[in-house]
Amino acid sequence: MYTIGEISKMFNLPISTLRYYDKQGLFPFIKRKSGIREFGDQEIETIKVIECLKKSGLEIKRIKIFMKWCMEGKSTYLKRKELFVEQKARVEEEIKRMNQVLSVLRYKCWYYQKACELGDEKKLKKMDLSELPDDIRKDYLSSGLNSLVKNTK
Amino acid sequence: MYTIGEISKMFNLPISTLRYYDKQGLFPFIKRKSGIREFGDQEIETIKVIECLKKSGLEIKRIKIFMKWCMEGKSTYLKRKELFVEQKARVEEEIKRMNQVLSVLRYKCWYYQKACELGDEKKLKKMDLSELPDDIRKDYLSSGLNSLVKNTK
DNA sequence: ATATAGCCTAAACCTAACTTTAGGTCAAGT
DNA sequence: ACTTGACCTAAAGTTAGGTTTAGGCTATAT
Repeated sequence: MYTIGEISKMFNLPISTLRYYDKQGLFPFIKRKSGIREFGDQEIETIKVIECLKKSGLEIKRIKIFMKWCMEGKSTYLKRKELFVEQKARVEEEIKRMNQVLSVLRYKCWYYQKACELGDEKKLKKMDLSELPDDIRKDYLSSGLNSLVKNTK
Repeated sequence: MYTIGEISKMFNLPISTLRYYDKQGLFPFIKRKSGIREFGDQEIETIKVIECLKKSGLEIKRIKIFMKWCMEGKSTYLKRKELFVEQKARVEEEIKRMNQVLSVLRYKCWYYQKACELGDEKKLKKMDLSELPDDIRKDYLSSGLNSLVKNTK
């Protein structure tokens, strides 16, 4: 059993955050000894799940719902699975998006690197696609920077 | 030249958001005709950069600083490059983190899938690492779920 | 002529996820 | 005896990034 201060150090989360989570109902099983919270394996496991779901973009409110399902036992396995499947899809999408952003950033890094070297971006601005280095052209093309964002056909 | 309404549709951004960006100083070059904003190629390019920097996790305040640099001309090429390099590193980190989260989620999907099949998670809970399918074991091991999060050695 | 649509502003409002503040309990060390 | 440190609560405050509201102007279609 751990105190809130120990858990705070263990997970590098402020004490106030842990209390906030508790207040939001994220530790439905937590015990207290004369008012003081006792974090056990259960709660440590819960914090790991919270961290994961938070990073996957789930709001506290919905994490609370998940915790409620955990309290309801076997009957909610399917719901819980579906939540994880949903979040998995979400994170996969997010990673795709991030890779696109990365293409833009790589292109921009190259662009300003060149601008520094040349001392002027004028030549750079009127550069044709075919003049770009192969990898940078690839980034540029997959970045969406060339096309109009919404192809309002 | 485009009106704010046209740009809103083009980028699928609320008009209020575009006005908010303008108010924050994100369109330093924008012209007006009898009070009405005229978005040109300059601004379209700017919106693409804003979107990219926002998705990379940069705050509006710092995007504004970047726009100021753009107005200052050649002397700020290096600063601008450094910003993009920094954001690139940030996004690369974020993608790593997301892949870890994905490992946890894949493990959890498998776990609850099994729980659904077995109707009970008790056997699942006391399962040894060696009993997991190879890919799931890999996810489990790279998820950090097994170790204490802060190895406070 | 009048209604509708699209533009404008300033200022108030909103939401999530915390954090801070103010005030209080309790056990251990000096 | 008293100070320190770790715990507690309720409630107010904070921040970013918008959104909504209220009121007003102007051009075109009916």
